[in-house]
Amino acid sequence: MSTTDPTTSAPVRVRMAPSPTGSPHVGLVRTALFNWAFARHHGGTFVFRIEDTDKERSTDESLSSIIDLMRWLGLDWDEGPEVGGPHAPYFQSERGDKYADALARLKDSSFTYDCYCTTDEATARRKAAGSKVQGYDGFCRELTAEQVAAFEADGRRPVVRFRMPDGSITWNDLVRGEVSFETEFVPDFALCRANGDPLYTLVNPVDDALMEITHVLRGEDLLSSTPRQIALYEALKEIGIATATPEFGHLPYVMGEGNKKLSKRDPEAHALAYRDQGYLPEGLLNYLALLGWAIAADRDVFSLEEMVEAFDIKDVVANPARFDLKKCDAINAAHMRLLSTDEITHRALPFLKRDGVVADPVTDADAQLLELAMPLVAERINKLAEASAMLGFLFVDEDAFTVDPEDAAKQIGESGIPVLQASYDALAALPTWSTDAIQAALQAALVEGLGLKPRNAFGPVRVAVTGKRISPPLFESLELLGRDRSLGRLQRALG
RNA sequence: GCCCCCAUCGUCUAGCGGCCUAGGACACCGCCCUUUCACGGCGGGUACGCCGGUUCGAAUCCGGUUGGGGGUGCCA
Repeated sequence: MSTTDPTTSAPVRVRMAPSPTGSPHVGLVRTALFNWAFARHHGGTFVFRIEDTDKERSTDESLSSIIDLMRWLGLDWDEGPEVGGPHAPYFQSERGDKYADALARLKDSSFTYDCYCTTDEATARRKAAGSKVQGYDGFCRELTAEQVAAFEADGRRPVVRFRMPDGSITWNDLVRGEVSFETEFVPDFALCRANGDPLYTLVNPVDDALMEITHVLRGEDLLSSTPRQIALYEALKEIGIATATPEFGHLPYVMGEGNKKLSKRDPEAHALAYRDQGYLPEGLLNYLALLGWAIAADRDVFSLEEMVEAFDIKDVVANPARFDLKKCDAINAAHMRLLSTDEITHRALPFLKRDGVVADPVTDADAQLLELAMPLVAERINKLAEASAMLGFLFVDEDAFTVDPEDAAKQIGESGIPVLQASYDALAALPTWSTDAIQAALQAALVEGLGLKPRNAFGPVRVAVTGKRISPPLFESLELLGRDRSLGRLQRALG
């Protein structure tokens, strides 16, 4: 089976075709990203199609999650939900007529046959025959009219099966090279249910053909369904539905802990959770791109634009990759550091609102304070949502201010009281309330006065005033907090 | 069981027959910077699964083996 060269053939058209079942998985994001990058690199078209043929499992909630996710990530599609396109509709649940037509034409040309067997019957026959091969045995391939009548009289309704050809099916996988299956191991498969509902096996290739998809980049889990799709494609070409067989590329799995596929049970599998925790889309995408692809030998932080520029599906490796949350965090942090303080402020604002740090809409006073405070925290947070914990103490009302009990226990004990008292005295006497003056005063009172090491000196003050052991720089924080509130909190800590 | 895929540091990878006493990143361990945290700097350990073959020469090519993964549905 010859393949075409992606660099010289017709314009690239790729697709991502998720089933809206459950919460979207990071593996889906990786697949979407590679398809998107491939399309953009080649100036092609990225099609977004919803595979909702399984009515039992598809949900609207899942669908809107997937769309939200794609919007958040900035992986824009040229055809699909909300944007339409020349091959609309892009929901398989609305394309029943096309599948019915394809099925009828396939039947007319004898590429299929009606099968009345139950799964149990087929399995029993395989077992009795001592066959090594699993799956359907082709029993109904050559049924006589009498046999059909008997089954029908028995009340049986047939599924439609595709007649797999003899021989072998080989294709040049874009990421794995030549892959070959003997068709004796690829049983005749069902194209639709006995009730007439079309199945993935039919619908997916038919839509790819109708939508003129040129390259199918998908998960490795679909590798073994490729020979039957290629066989179906041959039939679709003969009946005029397909013009060419697409190229296939099977992306490696994204694995979880141990040696299993990252499953929905793993918390790090849920893609939208990254948005909610304040990861940057460019950070998550960058990390996911690293799972199977490298932009250069000595570099792993890059922008989407750079990825588009450099992406080549042939550089994708075939081995499964373990998802490493720590590295994901590190890559995200690297992208955070690439942003200006203003940009981080802008992006963190929804989180500050969500967490009740600032009101929505933001008051002028809060906006001003935020502008002064954000430079202090922008460089020390690795996810946007962390801004809330860092900044909360500045915005909270005095009567709602609380000190973390654990941190208080560690920093403010018997030994902390004199420190706080000395701090209070020094700060209360300060003529000007500025970072420099505060630093000088505390330095003099605690380090020189009490003979403390800096880390022991400022710890209790930090906890008393910010409520936590971890905070923005102390002296700046005190300045922003203001004299009254700072002294008030010190007093409170003193009991 | 059968079919298919995969195989370099703990993890993600670079490597496409000599530039490899195997490079980068994350993680880890020291040290430095330091008011916490984060950042930054310096240094360190750790990998070509195994056995054959091809070759003057193999992490790179071939075969086998072992190990891992996936598939084997009227799911996708």
